[in-house]
Amino acid sequence: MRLVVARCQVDYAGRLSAHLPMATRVLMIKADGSVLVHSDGGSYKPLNWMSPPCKVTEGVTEDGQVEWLVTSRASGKGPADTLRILLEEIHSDSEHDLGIDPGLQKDGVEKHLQELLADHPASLGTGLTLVRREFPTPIGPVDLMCRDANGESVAVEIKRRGEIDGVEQLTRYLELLNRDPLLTAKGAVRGIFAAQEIKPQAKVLATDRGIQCVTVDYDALRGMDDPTERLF
Amino acid sequence: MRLVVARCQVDYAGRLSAHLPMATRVLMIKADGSVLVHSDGGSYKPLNWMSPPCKVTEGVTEDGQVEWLVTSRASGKGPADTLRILLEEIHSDSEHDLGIDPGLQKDGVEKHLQELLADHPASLGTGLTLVRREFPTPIGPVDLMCRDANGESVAVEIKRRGEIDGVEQLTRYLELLNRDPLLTAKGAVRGIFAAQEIKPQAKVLATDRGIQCVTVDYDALRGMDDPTERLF
DNA sequence: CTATTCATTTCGTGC
DNA sequence: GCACGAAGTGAATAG
Repeated sequence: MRLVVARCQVDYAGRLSAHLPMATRVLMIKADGSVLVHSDGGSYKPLNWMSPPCKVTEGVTEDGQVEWLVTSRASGKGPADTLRILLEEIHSDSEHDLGIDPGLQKDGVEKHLQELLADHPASLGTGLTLVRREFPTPIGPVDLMCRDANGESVAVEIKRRGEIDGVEQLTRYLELLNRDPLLTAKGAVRGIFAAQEIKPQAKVLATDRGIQCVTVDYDALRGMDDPTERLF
Repeated sequence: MRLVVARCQVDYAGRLSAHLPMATRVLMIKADGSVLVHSDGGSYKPLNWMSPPCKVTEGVTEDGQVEWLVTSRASGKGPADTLRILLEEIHSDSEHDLGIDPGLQKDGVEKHLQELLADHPASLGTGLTLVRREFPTPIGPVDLMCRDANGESVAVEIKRRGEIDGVEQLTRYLELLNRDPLLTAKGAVRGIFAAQEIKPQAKVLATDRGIQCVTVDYDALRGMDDPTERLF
């Protein structure tokens, strides 16, 4: 990774034409040749950039200014994109060996939702209390097993996006759970299908099978915990 | 703008939870407080970031490591986002005054399309030749004035996206142009509505008024020129 | 493999 | 100021 701070002018020709007047900016050249032109504001998006794979050719103009010509190696289809950077004054130029990044771990929303709902089962329905998370069945664990105010068992399936297969899954669980006399002592085990967003098809299928759908407000749930506690 | 190259670990909690294991990365802190965590690959998108407005608090952990806590000043709605960066080893740390950026100039596709079509009028219709660009009328210039193989005049209106108002515009031009005996000597001036993409409504209106619609292949047109010539 | 959907989307535009 | 659509969208997921 090469980092250059310089007064520069940028011209891009590709899907569109764009021009950046002469000003001081940060230029980031990544190991794959991709180039990012950042200013001191805006969002994470650079003012201009060139996506990999591409190649940077460093040259000098007639009047002695440094010029970078970045060309994308677009394979075949259409003319190649070009990014031309004219460097008037270089304030800083450094090279850094970063190595290969292990990459981002997204601690899935589904898992996090399960934790939050396990802490606040009543948000799925008044009077609900948690029996246990990952309640085992012969075909896999049910996300949450709860009990309602009447002592009836409630199996909860949690998804980020509720689709048909999630309803099918919960249906299979319910089928098995309802064979257990211990769970059905106070009445049949009923199901709750909880998700941030439930697709209409899934809602229809669930309703048809007597499964209750609950749309979960992730933000509101998170708000019940102290934000600083949520790190790690 | 502050640039830091450091071995670091990043934890984010906001709309989702995410974690970046310890590795060497580039940290960019912009003047508005926004923070970007970049690795040496991927696209222009950082591995993780915090959008402005936000605040960076630098602290030290129990074991003497530098810790940055970036918090968004999300006004009211929901819990604030937090980005925690633990710095194990700092390779470089520099501050740069970039000033205010004049910003990106998108030299509209429309203008570029006009230049390209002026160079290749036959791509709008066989036998078409250019009379002149920006052909003047009392209510403004027509993008292109052409002549077809029969010597008839053809007025061309160019848009990036063809919508109803563009058709209206061309209609007004045609109305005026058809009062000019010089232009109508070989027959009435006809219109061509050219755009990268033409909305169905605009297509219906144009057809109704006897205006021909041409969907322009921007990439193909650009390919007719030498890509290196297209800068500036 | 392609096609569709999602995004910590960001960014502009019209109302 | 807010709702809606486009993006040089890119990335993940379904089919």
